[in-house]
Amino acid sequence: MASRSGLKSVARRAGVSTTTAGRVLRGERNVSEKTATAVKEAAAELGYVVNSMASGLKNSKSRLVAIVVPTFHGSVFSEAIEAAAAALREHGFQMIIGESSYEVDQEEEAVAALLARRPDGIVIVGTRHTPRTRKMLESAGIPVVETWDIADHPLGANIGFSNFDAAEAMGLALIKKGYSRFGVISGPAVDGNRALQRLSGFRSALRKHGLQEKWCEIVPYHHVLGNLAEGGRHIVGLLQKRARIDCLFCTNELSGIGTIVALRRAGTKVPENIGVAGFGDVEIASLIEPALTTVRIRGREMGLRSSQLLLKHIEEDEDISGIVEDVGFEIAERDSA
Amino acid sequence: MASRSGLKSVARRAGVSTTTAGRVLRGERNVSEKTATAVKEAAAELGYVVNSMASGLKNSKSRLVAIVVPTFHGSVFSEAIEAAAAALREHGFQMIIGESSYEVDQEEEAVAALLARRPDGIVIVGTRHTPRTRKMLESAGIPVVETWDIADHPLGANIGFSNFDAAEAMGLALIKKGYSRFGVISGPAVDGNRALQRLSGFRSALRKHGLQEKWCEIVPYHHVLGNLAEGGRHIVGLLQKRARIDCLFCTNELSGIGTIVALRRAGTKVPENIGVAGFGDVEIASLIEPALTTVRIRGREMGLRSSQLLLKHIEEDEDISGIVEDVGFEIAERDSA
DNA sequence: GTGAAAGCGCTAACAA
DNA sequence: TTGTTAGCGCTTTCAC
Repeated sequence: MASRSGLKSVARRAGVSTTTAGRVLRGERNVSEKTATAVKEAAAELGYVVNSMASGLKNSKSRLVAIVVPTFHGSVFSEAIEAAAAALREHGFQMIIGESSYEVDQEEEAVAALLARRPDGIVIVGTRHTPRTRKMLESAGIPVVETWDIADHPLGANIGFSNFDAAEAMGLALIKKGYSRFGVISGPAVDGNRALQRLSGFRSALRKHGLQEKWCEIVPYHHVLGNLAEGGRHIVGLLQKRARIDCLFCTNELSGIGTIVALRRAGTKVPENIGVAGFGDVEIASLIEPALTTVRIRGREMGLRSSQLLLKHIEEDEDISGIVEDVGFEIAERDSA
Repeated sequence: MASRSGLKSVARRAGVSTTTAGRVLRGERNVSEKTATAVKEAAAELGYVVNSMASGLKNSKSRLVAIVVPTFHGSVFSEAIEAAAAALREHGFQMIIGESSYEVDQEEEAVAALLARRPDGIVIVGTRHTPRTRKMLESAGIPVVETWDIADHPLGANIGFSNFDAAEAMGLALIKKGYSRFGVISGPAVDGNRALQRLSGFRSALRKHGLQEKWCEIVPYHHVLGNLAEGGRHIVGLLQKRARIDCLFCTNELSGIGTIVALRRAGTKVPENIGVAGFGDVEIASLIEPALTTVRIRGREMGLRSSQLLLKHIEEDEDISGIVEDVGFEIAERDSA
C-alpha cells in the first residue's frame, strides 16, 4: 500500500521523473508551472504523503525533537511540553516524548528508544543519568538541554533552577509566617535527585533558625502521584500517627493538592488547624480551596526556552553546549499556609 | 557523528560484518557467544543506538503509533494518551502526538505531518475530517481508530460514545433534580461536531419536558480552555447580563470548573444560588469545592482500547476496520448541581 | 555461524 | 527545466 502511493507512483501518474516530482512536492521553484500542477494533482489523487524515514535517512535529519519527562501524569510537566511543542511546530518540528518514571534506568531505556529515531535535538528533565545514558547522548552528536535543575556537569545546555534554594526559600517563608513544628512529605530521596535537594534545602532553612522537622516521611511516587485522592488519604493517616505539627511541607505539588483535599474531607481545617505548602505550580493549585501555598516553577518558560535553544543550534548552527540559564522560582503565598 | 557510531563502525570494531553485528544487536540467536560479546562490547563503547529511520525504511514499519487530539491543555485527553502510551510502550511502540485545535484544517495538517513518519497505526479523536484527511488516511494503508464519538462513516475502527445521548442524559438528570431555567455555555457548534451534538442532546432533554434553555452562549475555545480562571470570570460576567437561570450547563468540563471557581470568588454560592454541570471528567472535577456534577467520560478506557485494537491489527494481522464499540458514559451527580 | 549484495524511498550532485 | 545516478544505514535473501 505504501509503495502504491510512493513518490514513484506520483511521478508515473504525472509523467515525470521522481526527482521532479520530489522537487515540486518539496516546494522548490525551478519547475514549470505545468509540471508542478500535474504533480500536485497526481499527489492529491493518490493521497501522497512524503516518507520522512526515507528523506530523513537521506539528509540525516529528522525534524524531530525528543523530550524526556519523569511522568505524564498530572500536568506538572505537560505545560512545559505544551510550550515546547508549540514552538517546535512553528518551525516544522515534531516532538517525541519519553517517560522516565523518576528512575534513571527507565530514563536510559527511554533515551535509547528516542535516539533511535535520530531526533535533531533532545530535552531532558533532570541532570542525573546513568553512564550509558551520558555516553549515548554524547555519541549522538545532537544538542542536549537538561532542565528542571542545575547540573554539576552539564551534557550540553542547561535551563533550570536550584531545587535546593527553592525549598530553602519556602522553609524560610513558612518560618516567617510563624510555623515551627514541621512535617515533610517527600518522594524517594536518593543520590542527588531533586527530592533530596528539596529536602536538604528545606532542612537548611530550619537549621538557620535552630529548628528541625518533627518527622519526614518518604513516600513512594506512585503513592503521591498515582492517585491524588488516595495519596491524600494516605498522608492524612500519617498525620494522625506522627508527632503533632503545625505545618506540612510536601516536596511535590501533587501531594500538596491531594493532602488539602483529603484534610478537608476529614474535617481538618487548612490553614487553621494545620498549614500545608507544596512545591511546583499547576493550574489547580490556585483553584482548590484553600489555594495552595507553593513554590512557583517556570515550567512553561523552561520548555519554551529549551526548544528555542535547540532550534538555534539546529537551524542557525550555533553551538549551545555550555549555556546555563537559571530561570529562578517564586514563592506563591496563598491560603493554605 | 552519526556515521562514526553507525552499525558499520560497531562491526569494524568487533571485527565482523555489519550483517553479523546487526544480528547480535537485534537479539537473534544464531551467532556464536564469542562474536555476540565482542559486538555488544563494541556497541557499548561507541554508545551505539540503532537508526530506526534506516531499519524502518528497510522493513517498512516504524513501531510508531500516531494520535491526534484536539488539545494538550488541561488533561482532558492526556489520560487517554497516557493509557494508550503505556500499552504501546509495553509492546515496544512509541507514540507521536498531533494537535488539531478543534479545527479540521489543523487536523489535516497534523495528520499529514504524522503520516509522514509512517506510523503503523493511528488514533484520531473525532469523526469529522476534511476530504483530504480521509483520503490520506485511506491511502496510508494502516489501521485507523476514531474515538470520542460515534462515526456515521467510520474510517476504520471506532471506539466512542454518543455525545448526544450523554448530554441528553445530563439534561434529564438536571430536570429531575428540579432545575428548569437553564443557561448553556458551549464551544463553537458547527457541522456535526461534538459541541453541536452535546447542545442538541441537551435541548432534546429539555424539549421532552416542554422546556427550552433561557440562553445559550457560544464561547470561543480559547476563552474556555486557554485559561481556566479567566474563562470562568468571563462566564460569570455573562451570567449577570443574561436572563435569570437556576442552572448552568457547560458542554465541556474545563468551563465547568472555571465557572465554579469564578462563581465562588464572586461570592455566588454553588449550588445554593445556581447549579453548575459540566461535561467530561478530569481528576480535579471531583476535587474542587463543590465537586462538579458532570458526565463521566471513559477517556482512559478509550485510549487503552484504541491502542489494543491497533496492536491487534499490527501484531496479529487481524483486520479491525469496521469494529465499533460504544464505551458509554455515566452521569456523576456530585455537589455542584 | 558468517558475509556479500541488493534495495527500502527519498534527495543531492551532476549532466543534459 | 528535467532526468540519471549514487547512496543515506540498515535488514534480508542467499551463498558459503
